[in-house]
Amino acid sequence: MQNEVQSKIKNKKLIDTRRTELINAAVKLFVIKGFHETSVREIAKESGMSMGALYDYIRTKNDILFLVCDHIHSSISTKLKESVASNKPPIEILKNAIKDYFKIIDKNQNNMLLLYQETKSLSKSARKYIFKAESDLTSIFKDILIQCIKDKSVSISKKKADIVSHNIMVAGQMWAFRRWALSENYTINSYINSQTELLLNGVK
Amino acid sequence: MQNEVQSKIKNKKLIDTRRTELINAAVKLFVIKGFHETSVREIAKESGMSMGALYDYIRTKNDILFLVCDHIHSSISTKLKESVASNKPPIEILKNAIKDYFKIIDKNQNNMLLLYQETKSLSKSARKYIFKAESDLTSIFKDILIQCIKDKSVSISKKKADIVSHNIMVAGQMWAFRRWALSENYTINSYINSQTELLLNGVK
DNA sequence: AGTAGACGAGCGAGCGCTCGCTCGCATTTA
DNA sequence: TAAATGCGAGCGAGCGCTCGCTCGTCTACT
Repeated sequence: MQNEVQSKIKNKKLIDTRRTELINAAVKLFVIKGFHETSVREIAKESGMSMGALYDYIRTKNDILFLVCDHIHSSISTKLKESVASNKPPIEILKNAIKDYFKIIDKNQNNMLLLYQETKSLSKSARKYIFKAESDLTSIFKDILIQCIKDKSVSISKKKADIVSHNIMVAGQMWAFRRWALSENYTINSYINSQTELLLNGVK
Repeated sequence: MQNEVQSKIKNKKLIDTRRTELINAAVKLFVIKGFHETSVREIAKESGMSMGALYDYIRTKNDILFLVCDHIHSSISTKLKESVASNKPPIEILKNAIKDYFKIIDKNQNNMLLLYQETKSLSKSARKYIFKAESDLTSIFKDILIQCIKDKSVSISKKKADIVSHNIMVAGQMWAFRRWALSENYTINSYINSQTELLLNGVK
């Protein structure tokens, strides 16, 4: 929640709109230059705000990073949650969720890179907050997996559902992080097919 | 190779020893504070060198980061290569290589985090160099997999050997990156067992 | 309706400070 | 004694952040 970051401004609506401008400007610059190499002056300029005004809406430069990370995470999260709802058999829901998640990552790869590369620069509490959000995302897959276990379309222990859900998350993120190697041999579609196959059947 | 970084000093042995001191000091500080939050003065102090002397052995602060990343990567690489040599059946070599790789990561998790979180701050050419090293590591697993395909202990296409080798690398790195979630339910040994199982047989 | 006062948002020059890096001299080595 | 190495004070650029101020708008009182 943006509300975790304090502001001198009283008008809540105004906070929302100004911060959105701020986030958009910051995302744009962070994607190109990274957090540390971007100065607050640049963010102010890009967002069309003055230095003073900018600092009326946040307290520190790190607040901007938090807003950015939170924004990216929640937009991914929203998109995935939308796509999961369905009343097909759980194994189909699983396959679909994987496909949709991977496609979301493919479309937002710059933001994904930004999110996972800069999280470490957040304060301890902010990092914890993002980890919590990441956990929530992961358990979307875990919940579907547990449905699959119940109707016996997958045969693993419940404990393994946990690790498998992480594997799915990471396989998706891998498409962003190891693109320098993967894009030689794979398109996003062939990647999705291969990874789904491997996840279900393994290599044996 | 360290030789990619220029130095004013002529005596090559001296370069080696001084840079080793430098790398050790830098790793220690980077692990604690990260690259950007560590100043060159701190590195000089920790390594027992003066600012001037330090800058006789490197040209820029980023050179230090490159030396550090290269050092970490090649030490991991050396350890893995040592452990792979064996004349067991390839499927056993594969399982063993996974186990050893994961254990190496477990023992060096701080360095792993450092490596993968700061690579993005390297110059383009330095990053390319590290990616090449990462490729070489990955193809250790790929080569073993191809042996397994040949003797039919695994049944996937050669193309998939590529993606599977990346999956193994990433599953290992995951143990460092997602420890905040995984360590609740897993020890390194149970993690290795579960991941090996999943890799071979999938979830179905 | 007209004036006065309060308020909150916007502003940007500039503060204090740290940073990466240099350079000229001192010391050691061969 | 000449070359190689060690040194650290100092430089200037650039950083995050502040603070005293302006200005338009809303409210209250006459």
